[in-house]
Amino acid sequence: MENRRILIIEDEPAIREMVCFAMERAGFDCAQANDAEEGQACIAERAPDLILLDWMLPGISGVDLARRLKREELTRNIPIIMLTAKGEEADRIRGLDVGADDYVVKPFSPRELVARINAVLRRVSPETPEPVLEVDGLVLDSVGHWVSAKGQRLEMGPTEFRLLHFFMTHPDRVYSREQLLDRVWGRNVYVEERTVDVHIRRLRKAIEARGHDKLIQTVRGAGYRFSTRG
Amino acid sequence: MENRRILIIEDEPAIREMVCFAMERAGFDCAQANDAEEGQACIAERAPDLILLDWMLPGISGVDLARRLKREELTRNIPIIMLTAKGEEADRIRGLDVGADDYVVKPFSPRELVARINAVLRRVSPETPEPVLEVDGLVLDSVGHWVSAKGQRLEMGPTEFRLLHFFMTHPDRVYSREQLLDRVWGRNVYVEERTVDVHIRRLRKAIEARGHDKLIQTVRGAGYRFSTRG
DNA sequence: CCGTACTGTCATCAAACCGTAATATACATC
DNA sequence: GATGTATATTACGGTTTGATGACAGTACGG
Repeated sequence: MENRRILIIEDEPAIREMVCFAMERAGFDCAQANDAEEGQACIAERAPDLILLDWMLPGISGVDLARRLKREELTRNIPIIMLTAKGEEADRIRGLDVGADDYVVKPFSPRELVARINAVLRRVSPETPEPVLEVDGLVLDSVGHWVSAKGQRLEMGPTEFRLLHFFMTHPDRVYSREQLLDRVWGRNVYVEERTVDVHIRRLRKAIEARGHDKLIQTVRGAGYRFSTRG
Repeated sequence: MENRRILIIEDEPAIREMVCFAMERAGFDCAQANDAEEGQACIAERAPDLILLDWMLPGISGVDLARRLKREELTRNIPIIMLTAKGEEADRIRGLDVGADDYVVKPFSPRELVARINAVLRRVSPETPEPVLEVDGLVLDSVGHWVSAKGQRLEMGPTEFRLLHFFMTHPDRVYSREQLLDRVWGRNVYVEERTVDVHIRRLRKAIEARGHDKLIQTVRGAGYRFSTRG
């Protein structure tokens, strides 16, 4: 499951960093831009799912950029949340008038921002039907957060759940311990490589009730693989 | 059945009183608010069935408030009738544009207002999908505002009621504390995440008499889930 | 004005979970 | 079969997370 991509266009580095940090912690991928031009470049190449746009920007203002984006066919559907400095009523209305989907008044709390982003995204692409993964009778429901095999509920810890989720979405391919750490634990997290062995063990144990532990194969000298083909 | 609750937001006391009087005589419960802020407070705590909203308000204007309410998930479904001073065509269009369900031009007769209110309520209420929710013998009547399990009435606070209502309308799905705050408490309310735990606890306690507390499941590291599957 | 109901926060406790190291086992090569 | 290496398994201490009870502030009705 890919993370949603957020682009923040804001000339104040402090705010940009703060927001970006909050976004990544909330599970979004965050890109930054200094001004409108840079922002447009980012939009063109990364096609963000949502844009946080500062009201005041040097050069082309946020309002102008918003208006421009909403006029373009390609970018019209990308939701925009304006970051406005003061609670000027007229500004807010104008912001919404140019097509922004919501606005947040500075100073704002990271949580409020995240909440608004989620709300806007929810409005734009409502209730995604649940992606239920199934391999050989092993079922993983990422929305309901549970795993079952032929009707029987399987219990496991959060890490094992993520690990299994990763495997089920990336089958038939060997991943080294390092790669697994990178993709399941997350980038800049430092844990011993051998720890992967332990979690593999825990995962196997959790799914062995119906013989699904066979799906996780050890590839000596290379890593692990998830596959139906023995 | 309880009376419908109407909220009038209007800065002119004379009109407010007049309308209120007419409403009560027509069999509605009527609450009053002076401006947008006061109005929002009323909405949050009394959940009116319909809002009469003055076009011009000091501070946050009626238009802006309407737009805001229509953007919030919690308040989106509350019908709004705008009270406009003059029959400016542009205003009417804009008013409906922001999501208002109808408008009335001042000066208006009480009878006309009541007629329009009834019309709007009639139009809106058939859209109410399920007034009474039922899961595994647990019954929640969102209109009557009560909960019962196998005939036994269950007592709980307003927040627990909303929480349960949300859960019953969104089962089999894990929600993080943040999402719950976002969707049950509403946005721009700043509450500690751990507070969710406490209300979960209160809700469980309220419905445990017939073992329904099992329906609310903790998903470690992820949040909570409401589901019959155990 | 006082009692009641409700809410949000905090402190504390128990359980679940995680990472690491130690030990046992499997594998490959000679 | 012996030896060295890679993996499996187990055990354990520390940390995180959730459950729970207590408490103070607030709103409200009487």
